[in-house]
Amino acid sequence: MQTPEPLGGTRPTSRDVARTAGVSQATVSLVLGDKWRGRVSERTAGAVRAAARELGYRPNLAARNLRLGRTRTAMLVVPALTNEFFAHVYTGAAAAAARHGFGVVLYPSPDGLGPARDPFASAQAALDGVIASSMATGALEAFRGTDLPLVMLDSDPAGPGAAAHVNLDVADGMRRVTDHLLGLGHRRFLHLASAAPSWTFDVRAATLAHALRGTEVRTERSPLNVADAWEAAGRALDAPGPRPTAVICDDDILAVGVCKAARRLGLRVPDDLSVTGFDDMALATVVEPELTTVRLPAEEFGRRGMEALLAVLAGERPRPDTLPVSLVPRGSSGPAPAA
Amino acid sequence: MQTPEPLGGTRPTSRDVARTAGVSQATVSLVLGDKWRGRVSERTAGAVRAAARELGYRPNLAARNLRLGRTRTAMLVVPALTNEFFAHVYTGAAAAAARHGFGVVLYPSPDGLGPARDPFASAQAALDGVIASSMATGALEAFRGTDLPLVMLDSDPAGPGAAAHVNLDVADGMRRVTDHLLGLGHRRFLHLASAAPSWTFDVRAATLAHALRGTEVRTERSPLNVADAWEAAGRALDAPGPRPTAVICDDDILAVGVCKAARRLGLRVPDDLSVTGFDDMALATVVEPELTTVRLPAEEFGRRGMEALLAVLAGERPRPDTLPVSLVPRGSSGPAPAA
DNA sequence: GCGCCGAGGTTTTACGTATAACTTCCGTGG
DNA sequence: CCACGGAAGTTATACGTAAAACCTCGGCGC
Repeated sequence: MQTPEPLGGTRPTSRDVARTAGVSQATVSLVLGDKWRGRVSERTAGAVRAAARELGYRPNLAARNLRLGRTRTAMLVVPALTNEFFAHVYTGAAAAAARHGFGVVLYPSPDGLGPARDPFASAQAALDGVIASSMATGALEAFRGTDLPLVMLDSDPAGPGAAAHVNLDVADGMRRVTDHLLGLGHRRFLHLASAAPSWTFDVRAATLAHALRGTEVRTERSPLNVADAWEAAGRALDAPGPRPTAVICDDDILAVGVCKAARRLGLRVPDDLSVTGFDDMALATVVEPELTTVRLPAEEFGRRGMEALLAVLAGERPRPDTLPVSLVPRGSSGPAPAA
Repeated sequence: MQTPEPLGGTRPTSRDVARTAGVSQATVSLVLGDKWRGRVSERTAGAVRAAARELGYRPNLAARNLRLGRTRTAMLVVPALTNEFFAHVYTGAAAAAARHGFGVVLYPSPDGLGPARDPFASAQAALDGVIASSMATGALEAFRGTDLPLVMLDSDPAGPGAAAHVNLDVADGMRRVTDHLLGLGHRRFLHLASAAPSWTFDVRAATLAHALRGTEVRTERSPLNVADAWEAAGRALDAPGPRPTAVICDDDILAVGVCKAARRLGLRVPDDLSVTGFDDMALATVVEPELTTVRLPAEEFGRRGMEALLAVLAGERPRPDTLPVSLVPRGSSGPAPAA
């Protein structure tokens, strides 16, 4: 009643462990840090471990981080949490990190694909490095004035400021999509692009434009969610003039919106309209017919990103790397309807 | 070449700022900590701030946390990142935290809905508290031996170990679903439940059993992903005996799987089969027809969880709270087919 | 018999910050 | 003219850990 002692009192420190084990604090640190090969006797080490267990000792991470000058923690910055893709990137990064005793903190950039404001004010954890995935052009700004090593995923390898780059071969992915559709006889296209400015989407657009030169291509932009994509696609498909026979989307989410719009307009997929996605998330197999899409190795992507960061922290300078992607043909794409 | 000075040299400390500003380190701390009301002159404060800006000074969080004994960081433990629901919970929690100068770290429990192994080994950030959302029964174990305040979301309010509870009124949600379907004349049900053991799902099952007593109810279990749900639903709907006319699902994801299975079996939704979901995520409006489902106030949920944690940290003992939910009737439920 | 070495510790220090306790200086009321 | 108090700082200390530097003692080669 007098001193409430909030929740179980105060935590035991290494000094407490030392006292109950009858040794000095330094010995505790050596034993618990596994650096006692020939410095501490077997029985003393046992006594220390027993005391630690008895007291329920847990090292104070803040103190350790302060002493060591590193935290063994990385931050993964992602533009959105509602996009399943980033969940897989995180999984891969976290797995790779764990193998090296690292933890990964997830920081969803609050502005969607916009610049990350002040990631360090929000994610208060001290960090060894940052992995930024598919951030918007200019999101880098938030990291200026910082000496934290930065690994960029899916961003311009020629861009400044990053210690390492890992990319997906989205250009190849887009080429596979256009080859596929051209082979099916399509000549009038709608490109439903992401409204967020980002290098990865710029590459897709440029590749598409080059691969489809000589055909008819319209472009519409939409934020990465079903409702907006639905509306944007409805607008574009209902426009005057000859209707596109194929819609190429920058993301599965957009493609799902297109499928909804097509249904609303009475267009059958793929008989009247072919639709392709990008990412090959679970969402791609939810719609009927299932989406033809580009499979991205998301977990591998996260893993490589983390490995690149670890390499940077080890003083290396990893080469920019590009991961292969593949086309997954499914029911949403078919021969162009007879003119 | 001699000393590579890895990345821009070493970070400036408050002592460096003090030196360039011509004051003591204590003054820097006072000024930058905004505790200089009548202790430091206006000009000195200005000089300190200028020096800090010039050097690009950022306080060392590890040192601050060590000194203050708190981190202003909370960890949100979630069972899965691929479930959009938790993205919204995070958003709400992070927003509430930010208003109090707190950061939120996201920790996806690696075992799906299973127990979180050692969250502190993985999420290396020092923490003030933990919010665990919809964790499996027994996941609490990982937090024993710890004095960290724990707020449980969607878990047994009578269970031990938590400093506070915030729940969703899932029982009411399930009752609204059963009322809705009974009113439409349904008498043969399939309950597609989550395979993960969790209080929230137990409540749904118990409520359903009570509300549907006297009718025919079969139960099937599936992990929370479309592919498994598809298979489980296919199995159950293809079983011998009279087919259920309505499938009640514990989650929108499961319901989407059911819709796929129904299509595969040639059953039309809702004419031959009514399907209901739970959560009202974006996914619910992706399928055709859109899902009748229960809307959960996910962001509010996260917000309240964070506020409860902040209250606990302030020494209060917040009352367990339960948030209302609502039924969203859409196209996937209709009158029971004529016997 | 002496020096040396290694095993098994201990003492000490540093990490960067926040703040309690102390100092100095000046203006002022009695 | 002196004590006093407030303004504007400074000095000193503590947070808990890791590790460098130091100590002690017994055994052993020469």
